[in-house]
Amino acid sequence: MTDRFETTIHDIARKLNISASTVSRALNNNPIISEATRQKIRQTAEEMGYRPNTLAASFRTKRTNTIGVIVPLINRHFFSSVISGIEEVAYKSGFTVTISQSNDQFEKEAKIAHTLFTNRVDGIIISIAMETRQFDHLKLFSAKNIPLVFFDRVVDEIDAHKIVADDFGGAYFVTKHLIEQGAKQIAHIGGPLNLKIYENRQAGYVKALEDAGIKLNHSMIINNTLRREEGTEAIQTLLKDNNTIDAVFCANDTTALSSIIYLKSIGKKIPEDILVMGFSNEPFSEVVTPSISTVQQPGFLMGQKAASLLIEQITNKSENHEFLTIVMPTDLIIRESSVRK
Amino acid sequence: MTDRFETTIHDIARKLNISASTVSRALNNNPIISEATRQKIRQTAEEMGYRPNTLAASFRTKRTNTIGVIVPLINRHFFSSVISGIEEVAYKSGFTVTISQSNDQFEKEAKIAHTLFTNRVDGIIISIAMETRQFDHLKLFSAKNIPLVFFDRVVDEIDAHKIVADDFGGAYFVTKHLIEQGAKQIAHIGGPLNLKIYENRQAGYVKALEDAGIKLNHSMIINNTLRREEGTEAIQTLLKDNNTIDAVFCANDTTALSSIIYLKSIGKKIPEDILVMGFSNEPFSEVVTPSISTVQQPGFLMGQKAASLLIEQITNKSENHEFLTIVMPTDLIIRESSVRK
DNA sequence: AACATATTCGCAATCGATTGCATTTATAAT
DNA sequence: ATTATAAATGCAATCGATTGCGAATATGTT
Repeated sequence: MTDRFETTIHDIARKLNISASTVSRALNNNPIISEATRQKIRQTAEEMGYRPNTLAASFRTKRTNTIGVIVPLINRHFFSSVISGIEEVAYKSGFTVTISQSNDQFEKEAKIAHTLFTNRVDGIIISIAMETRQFDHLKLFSAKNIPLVFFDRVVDEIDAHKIVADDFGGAYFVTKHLIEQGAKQIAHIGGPLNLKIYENRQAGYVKALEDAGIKLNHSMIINNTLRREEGTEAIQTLLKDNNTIDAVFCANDTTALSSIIYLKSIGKKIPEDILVMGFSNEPFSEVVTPSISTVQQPGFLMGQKAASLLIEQITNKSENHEFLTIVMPTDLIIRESSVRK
Repeated sequence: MTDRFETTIHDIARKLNISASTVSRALNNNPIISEATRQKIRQTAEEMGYRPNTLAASFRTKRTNTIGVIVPLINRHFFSSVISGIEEVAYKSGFTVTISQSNDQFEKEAKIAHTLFTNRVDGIIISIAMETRQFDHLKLFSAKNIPLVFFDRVVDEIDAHKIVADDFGGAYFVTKHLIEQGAKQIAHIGGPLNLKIYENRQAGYVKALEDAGIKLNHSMIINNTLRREEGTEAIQTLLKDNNTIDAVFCANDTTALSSIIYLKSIGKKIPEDILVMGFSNEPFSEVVTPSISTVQQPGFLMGQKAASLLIEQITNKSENHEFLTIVMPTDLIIRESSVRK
């Protein structure tokens, strides 16, 4: 038994002997409607089980009250924190959030972007895929004046608000910490340099070495896509090329983990023989043995900030063309893997 | 410079001196339109940069081609696997997926459900929140004949397709394995019993004990919401009440982890002194020390199955009222924490 | 009481695509 | 050539809410 019948504002209007316009305005809390009629309308709407037809409204107003979020993987702690931050702010402002993951693939990202676009989201928040090096699918939005906010993995050549963590600073302090622990030969397993975040982490590493008067050795830097297996390969290569390494700074925790596992497997002790640090503070980092020192990014805050900037743009479609790049502070989390005993 | 102008099917029609109906049909590959005109229309649509107005179409057809997914937390490995499975199937069939998380809160879940409902999703896939004990927000969908598929945490009193993992079997084999390892006093840290999955896991545990002729000791079962801190409390209580425990089966990996951490902290050795097993195979379980034996659920497959059942219902809005409950097999993953040395 | 002003409310067009039915055009059969 | 049939296209209503503008009503002022 299904009642397929949907009551519309016209039904309410008819019942109350008023016009649909008034019903519409009352339901939208338009102050032009008197309190008395508003009450009456609200009540009978309730009684009649009225549910606004969002589609009709969106169609008419060209606003969907929806914001699209594209992340590489919802499964990463950092990204899901950001998403929670976004949701919090968005829901509070009456926006619906639709989340999609690119799986770090360009194709998928482009397809999602097109879908969101034709579905007329009011704005999007995105952290681009590792593979993405070309941005026509995002320029779509700028072209149609649809607000877009980048976070974490941002794109230089597109003008938009950008929320990033202080990757440079985080990496700088990681490296500085390792140096303070007595490390002299610090290797770096970095990410793909087309992504600014990895470029910055690497730059922070380089700068810290420089400030400490340690000469940079390019054979101690390996860049890959920071997956588990690649971390294992990287640490092997590093050791082969340079077996005096006494510390490794990995651009993410996954790589730090696989390095640790490999190092343990060949009999090296962490942190006694080699110090290891990661980046991003994945949940496992706290609980593995040894626990992994890392850098905490304020994901939730970044998400909140991204959402509020986006919503600000959506609501005041003002001419305010000053795009901000907000750098959020990171925290060094010192655990067992980096403290010399 | 933004071009706010959107070309519609009417623009195309005018340019080609045909009717909008024909354009609409051609663009939808309606076979009633001749190949020649279809080609012509497609081409000028392309040239004019036509983008269909999904909102208008959805409004008219009352189909949004969107399916809503509600999970407790996108951050859990199991759930994100399911989501990936859903996405795969959905995208292939031209559906958009919108994901939301309830954070295991009833309020949030209800709010999301209402939002999805008024946004006229074509169907929803849900695993309910721990807190959820009342289902009016879901009955909404049945009432309006909107297909709904449950997975993992299903609801008995609502008729719908249900995809679950073999929790009973998984738990049974966990317990059997522990018994085979020589355990005699096997404790259980279970989840809230309003959720069928935890009831089933507990039932599997009980049955395995029974089959092995081991008498059930109710003081060796503790139910909570399986969070980290609660695991710690639970294992403390268990030990206090019964310090001859030689194995613990935890209904999730988080609790298994915190048990292990606590046990290690008081000088117990895992697995030598106490065997520990979890459930769900979180990523950390493989990498902690000792690595945690657990049960692997086929998340991706469950997601695929859920999505295809849902889409089937959406497209053939047939009368096929036989609702399936599909039980997917689980795999025992034996690691260090449960193998007596 | 008459007029000015402010409050409320209704009319009717509109958004863009879809679709049942009618109409025109092409093809086949006699 | 004529009629019957099939194929291709057009007409026009429709979905439900929004909103600019004008009309009606209420309130205030002298």
